[in-house]
Amino acid sequence: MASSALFAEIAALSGDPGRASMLHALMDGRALTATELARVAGITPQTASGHLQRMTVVGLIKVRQQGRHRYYELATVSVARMLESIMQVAAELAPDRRRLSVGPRDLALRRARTCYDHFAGRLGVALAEALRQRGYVELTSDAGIITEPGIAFLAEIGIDADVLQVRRTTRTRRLLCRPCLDWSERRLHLGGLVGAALCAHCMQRGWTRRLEGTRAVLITAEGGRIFAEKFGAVGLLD
Amino acid sequence: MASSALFAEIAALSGDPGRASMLHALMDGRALTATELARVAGITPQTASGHLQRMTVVGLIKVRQQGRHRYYELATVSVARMLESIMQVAAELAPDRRRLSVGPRDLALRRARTCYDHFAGRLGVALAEALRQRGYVELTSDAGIITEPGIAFLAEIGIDADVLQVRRTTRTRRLLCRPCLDWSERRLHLGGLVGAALCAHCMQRGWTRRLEGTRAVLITAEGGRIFAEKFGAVGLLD
DNA sequence: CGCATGCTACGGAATTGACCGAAGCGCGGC
DNA sequence: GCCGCGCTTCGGTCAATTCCGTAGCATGCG
Repeated sequence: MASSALFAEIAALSGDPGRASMLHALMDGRALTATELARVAGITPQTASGHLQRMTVVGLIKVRQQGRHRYYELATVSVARMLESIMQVAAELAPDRRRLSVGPRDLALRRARTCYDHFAGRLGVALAEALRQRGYVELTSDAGIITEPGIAFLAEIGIDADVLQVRRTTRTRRLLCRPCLDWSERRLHLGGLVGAALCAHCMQRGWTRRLEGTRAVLITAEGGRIFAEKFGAVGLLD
Repeated sequence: MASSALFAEIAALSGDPGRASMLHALMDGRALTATELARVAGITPQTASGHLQRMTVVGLIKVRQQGRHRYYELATVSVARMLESIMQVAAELAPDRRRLSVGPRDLALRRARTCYDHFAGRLGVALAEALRQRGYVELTSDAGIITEPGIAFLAEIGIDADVLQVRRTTRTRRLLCRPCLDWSERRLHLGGLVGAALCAHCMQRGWTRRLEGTRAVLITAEGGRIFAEKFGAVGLLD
């Protein structure tokens, strides 16, 4: 089968430790420079450059030149989802080794992080759970749906309904969204268009902030208030 | 980050051409013997055995001993989904190379195949499209939903509603299902619980049959009638 | 223009891992 | 019990790939 050759090539590209680290770092959806990526992967810039070129040629990542910097980012959403699904398998297969990897950085990641374009970790799960309890969303491992009151709620906290309308199915006023299994919490959080809109909104309003050089997310004081008040999600700042 | 090591290991395991072929073959959800897998991968049984052992130790696949045969199968659904998502990326990145790979076997795969536990290819897309047109399902790239009439329709063709009820959300009578982007047709087909139930039912009733040693699916004469009559899906037998 | 910076191209060294031949083990059939 | 078959283990060969040191190219600043 010819298609399995390209399959193997892509998987092999993701399978090198250095490249895996870089892809991992790009999972927050931002664009990073070659040197930054080299540092997170623990290799020299020359080596990183070679890796990045290979991944660019195949099309896993794309590059944006800006002055003397070259910013690398994941090429498409489906690449991010692929990486996510590999992480999912990795999380399931590591029931014990888990204990080894609880450094301070890991703790921050477990509390709140971005998953390409939406929230994950305790924050992501807590928000999803809050929305579920109030009947704003329904989630199964197969699919998710936002109800009419849910859409109203999002509008109330300032998320432009128009942004969401575009992808509504034509026949109904429902809004479908993607559930995403959290590798640290092992519970579902909110992805897809809705999750992305929620995350972007929180960043824009300053309720959360990205931590430099990592996928971890900081919840600001104001964010803590909002999440407690609007979502009933307390204890996120611990 | 410790988790990226296991990530890389899993991706690397999937990235070898021989192992990729074997995983590819296991994507139909069945269990195959080591010799069969060696044949499809084009390697000797000794080599295949080593590969299979490594993948078993990590947990990508599992073994079931039966007499002097050892049947290998994918370990979990999430592994199948991971492979699927890699195939998805591969399909997107191969706009041109596609032309090279249209052998007779590929043609059969494009017409109808299984995607772990549900239908894909022209058959899968046609069934999903038929259900969509009649308002039985709604599908977006993020999520899917089966409507009340859709559940009734499934019951009409003989799919036990009880099987489906179990996973209904408690609050509603809706049934969520997973959309799955088809790598050959580039359109959505029906996965998740509903897709699996539909596929299993068709196999059981003899509307479709698996072709030995491949993921391709044969549509029987009776199946062609049923699909045309119940789904309005014609031309599937060409 | 000169220089620092960020990145890339080239070379060889070293490790890794895929592969098969030969041999060993376990199960089932005669 | 003997043989055949499926599968695995072992040992050695060979190709691929990772890696970094050195050098070269572009950009931006003073």
